[in-house]
Amino acid sequence: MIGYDAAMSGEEQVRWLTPDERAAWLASAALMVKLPATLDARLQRAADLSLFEYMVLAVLSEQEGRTMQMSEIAAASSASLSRLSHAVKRLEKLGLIARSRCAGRGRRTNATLTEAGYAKVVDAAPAHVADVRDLLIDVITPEEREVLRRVGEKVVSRLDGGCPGG
Amino acid sequence: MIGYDAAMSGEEQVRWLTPDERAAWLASAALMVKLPATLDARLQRAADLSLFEYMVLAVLSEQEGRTMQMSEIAAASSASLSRLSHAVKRLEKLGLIARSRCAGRGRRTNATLTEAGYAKVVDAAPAHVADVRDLLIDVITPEEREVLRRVGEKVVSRLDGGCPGG
DNA sequence: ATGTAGAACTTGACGGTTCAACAATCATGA
DNA sequence: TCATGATTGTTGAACCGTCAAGTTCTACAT
Repeated sequence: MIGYDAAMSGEEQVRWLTPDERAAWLASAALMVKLPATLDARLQRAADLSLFEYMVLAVLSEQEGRTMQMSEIAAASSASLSRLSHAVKRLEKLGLIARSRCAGRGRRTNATLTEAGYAKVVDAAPAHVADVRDLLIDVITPEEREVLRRVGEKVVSRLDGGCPGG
Repeated sequence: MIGYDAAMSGEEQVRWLTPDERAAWLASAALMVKLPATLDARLQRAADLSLFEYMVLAVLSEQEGRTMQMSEIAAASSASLSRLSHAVKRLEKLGLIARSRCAGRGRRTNATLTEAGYAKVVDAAPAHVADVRDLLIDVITPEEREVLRRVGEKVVSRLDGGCPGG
C-alpha cells in the first residue's frame, strides 16, 4: 500500500514504514476505528446515548456538585468546544443537563447534571463497563494493558503539546 | 467517574474497572479519539482528503490492476458498505476512482483507481507517512510497537468474530 | 473613555455517516 | 417456472461534527 511500506521510494528523505512498523500501524488503525464504533453502537442500542454523550455525562457525574465548566468538559472528553456545545444543547433538550452562566466571570458557562441525567448514567454504566471489559480489558494481559496505557499517555501528550491539527 | 471505577457499586455482578484498568482505558480512549482526528486534519490540509478517503485510495493502489470489489474495500478499510458507497461516489465525481459492474456475477461492482487517483496517493503519501511516524511510530519503542500490534490484532479479531455492533 | 486584544461560548451552514429501505442479481428447490 | 432467500450495492433522510463567523464578556493600554 502506498504510504505504508517501503516500495516505490523514488522520493528522497521519506522514511517509509518497515514491514513491522506497517503491520503495527495497520493493526492500530483498525483498532482505533472498530473499537469505538462498536462501543458506540452498543451504547446507542442499550441506552440511546452515543459514546461521546455518555462520556460527557460520566465526567460530570463524578464531579463535586455534578457541575463543570464547558471548556473543562471539552478538555476532559477530548472534544472541541463546538462539538461539546452542540452535544450539550441536545442533552439539555433531553433534560439530562442544565446550563447556567456564572456571572462576573467572562463568558463562562457551567453545565450541571440533572437528576434525570444522573439516573441515566447510573442506568447505562453497568452494560457499558461490561462492554469495555468484554472488548478490550479482558482480552489483553495486564502487561499489555500497562503498555497500552503508557503508549496512550505518551502519544496523547505529544498531540496536546505539539502543534495540534497541523 | 461512574462506569469507570469501583465506586458506588450497589449492583451485584458488575465488575467495575480497577484503578489500573480505568487508567488504561481512559488513556486508550483519548488515543483513539485524538490520533485519528489529528491525522485526518493534517491530511485534509495537505491533500484535501479525509483519512478514510486516503485509505480507500491507498488500498486500491497496491492491488493488481488497482481494482477491487466494493465489499473487499469495505472490509479492508473497516467501513460499512454504505459509507464506502457514498465515499466512492464522491471520489468518482473527483475523477479519482471509476466504478464498473462486473456482469454475470451478481451485483458485484469493481472500483478502479484512475491515473489521477494514483497520482493523488503518490502525492499525499510522503507527508502522511511522516505524520504517522511523527505522531505514533517514532514516539514509542519497538517493544511497545509490537505489543500495540498484538493488542490491535487480538481485539479486532474479537470484534470481527463476535456479534458485531451488538 | 475608548480601543484593541483575548478568552469562552454559540451558532449556522456544509458535508460526512448511519440507518433503514430498496434494488439487482444469483442459487436453490418445489 | 416461479418462489424464496442470500449476496451485494445504492439511495435518501436524519443526525452529528467541523469550520468559520459571530457574540459576550474581561483586561489592559492609550
